[in-house]
Amino acid sequence: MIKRLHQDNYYELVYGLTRMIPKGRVCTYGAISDFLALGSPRMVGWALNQSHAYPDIPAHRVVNRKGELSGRNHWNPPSRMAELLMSEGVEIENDCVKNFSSLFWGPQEISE
DNA sequence: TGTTTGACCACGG
DNA sequence: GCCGTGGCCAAAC
Repeated sequence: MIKRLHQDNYYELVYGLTRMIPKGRVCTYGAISDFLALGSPRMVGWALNQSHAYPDIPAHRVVNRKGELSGRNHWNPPSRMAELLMSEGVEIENDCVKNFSSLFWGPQEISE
């Protein structure tokens, strides 16, 4: 049910979708770009790179398709990303989301 | 203005 | 399963 977020901006879609990721779940760049049908997963990375300007974007819940915290290097202290995830109950091991397949949250779940 | 570079992914070998 | 390749599209240079 993606309600009209400002669809003028590509970023708003990514941000809006990212905000919908439930606590304790994770999503992937590919899933986001695929659901939005907006080009490439790399753009999601670019969009999230700007997400520092938006305080309420849980960008830590977005990982690559392997469940690896690929973007942690862009976090304030890089360890912050894992800490946020762990504080939500997501287990992190070796910079990877443990039990990633089960914790994965696909955008399809909101399109019902 | 053309080239390079990304918080990536799918595919073929 | 790992590795190299190509594609993707917007910013930065």
